[in-house]
Amino acid sequence: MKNCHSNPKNGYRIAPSPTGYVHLGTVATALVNSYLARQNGGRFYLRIEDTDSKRYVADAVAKMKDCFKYFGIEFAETYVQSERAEIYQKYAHDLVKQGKAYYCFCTEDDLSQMRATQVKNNEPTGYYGKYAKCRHLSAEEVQQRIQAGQPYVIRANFGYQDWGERIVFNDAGRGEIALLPQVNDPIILKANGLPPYNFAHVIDDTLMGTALVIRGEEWLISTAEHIQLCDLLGFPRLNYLHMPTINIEDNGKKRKLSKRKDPQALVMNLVDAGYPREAIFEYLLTIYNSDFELWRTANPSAPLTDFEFKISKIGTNNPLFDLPKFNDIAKNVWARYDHATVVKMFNAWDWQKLPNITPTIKNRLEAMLGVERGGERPRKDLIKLEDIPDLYSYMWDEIVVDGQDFDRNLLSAYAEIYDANDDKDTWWQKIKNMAPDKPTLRALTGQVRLAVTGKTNTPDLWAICRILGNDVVKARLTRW
RNA sequence: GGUCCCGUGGUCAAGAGGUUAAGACACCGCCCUUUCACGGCGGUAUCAGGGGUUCGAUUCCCCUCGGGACUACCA
Repeated sequence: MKNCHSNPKNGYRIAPSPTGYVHLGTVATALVNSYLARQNGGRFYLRIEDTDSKRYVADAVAKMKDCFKYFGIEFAETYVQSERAEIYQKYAHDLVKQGKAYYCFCTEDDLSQMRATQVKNNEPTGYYGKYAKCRHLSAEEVQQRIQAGQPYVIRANFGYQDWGERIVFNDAGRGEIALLPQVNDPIILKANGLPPYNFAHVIDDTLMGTALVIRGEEWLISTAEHIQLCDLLGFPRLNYLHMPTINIEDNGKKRKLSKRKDPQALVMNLVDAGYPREAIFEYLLTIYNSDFELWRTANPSAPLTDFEFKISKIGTNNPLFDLPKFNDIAKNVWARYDHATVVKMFNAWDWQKLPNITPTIKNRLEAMLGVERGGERPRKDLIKLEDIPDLYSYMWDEIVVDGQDFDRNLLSAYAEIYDANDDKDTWWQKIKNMAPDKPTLRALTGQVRLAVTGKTNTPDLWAICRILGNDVVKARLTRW
């Protein structure tokens, strides 16, 4: 375990809980943090929040780390909360000694009964006032119960009287926020000896020297409690930035991206589909920094790290995940890569899952990925690698062309003169010789395109035919 | 129910007390083009509603409405 007492307050961090794969929002937070750490000369670290034993998912930490690694997200330090139990326990017991916290022996049944009473009486639910039964237990009784082996938790003793008092703080993104204080006595150490989020967050971010706690908007309200805990511990207050959460429209309603319902919520699904990771970064950046698109337009090929991230441009609305927009960004990202890069990415991707893929087909596809690539105005038809069977279906041997009337004579005449070794000029010259004016030329190229590819819309025909080779092209031209 | 956040085109949004209210995606049209694209140009469409303050409000204030979040021994 690292000695974190000496950490300067220049840390930026992400603090995911290991419940499976990495959420898009986590990558977004990582992105923002890494920009700020880089720009401010701070440390960027990872903290695994695994204090919930019920939520334990095998391998989750390893999977998460793989995912971060895949995205090129690197951490200066890694902390695991379950390994820091003693630290939290020490602080919790210190608070007890000072009378700022107390042992609570209430069972789950006690608590749900309490809640039921409160609901019935139309009172706020929670552990406060007369309902805070364990707040005034005598030292002897506490001793007895502990010795009798009764399970217990430790609760902070807030004991608020004035419910109207406000906790005011300055959110880096939203400005001054005035919240009602937490009047419940929150649990700071669970029966399993680990702290819940609230306590762990305050201890860790203080000890680890977090310059700015960047987290989702869903934490905004509970910041009051976190500040109260800070005060109780005698720590200086932390700085906060609450980010908008990415939503999705479902039946006309907005809701958070859901791991189960929305594949795009899990970043690895996007990667598996064959989106470039840079596209994911760029999309996140357009969502979380309104400057980004203008910057990208002005600097079409600059590396992402050149972009200056501004907190003031984060925005306060919860954006909707917009697939067409994301796809457009992906197209532009692909269009920036050269052939070698795309082939490399294709090979790094799980291309084996493409249907009926043979070495020949794979070679053709790799060649295809270079067509109309590079130059001033590259083609922009590739969104994600998963689309390849659809996009380049004609690279496979079985192609479907339905219900078309072909001019067989024309096609076989063309088959006679076609030669895959022709350079592009010769190729065009031959076509123009057969079809001297525009309408006939359109008819010819249209027929050839359709006969060879089964599509009316493809990249450069000459290049496609060359990849396919004489035999395949001629067979397709004359099979009608 | 309570508390908090948010509300500019279909989506992401810039903006600011006086603007022809940027830009991107999507959609439509035109142009370019030796095929298909890329690209270029243009178009449709927005300040939630009601009160204030002000010479003037989309911008500031209040209310309403709408959306979202939180209200666990989950994070």
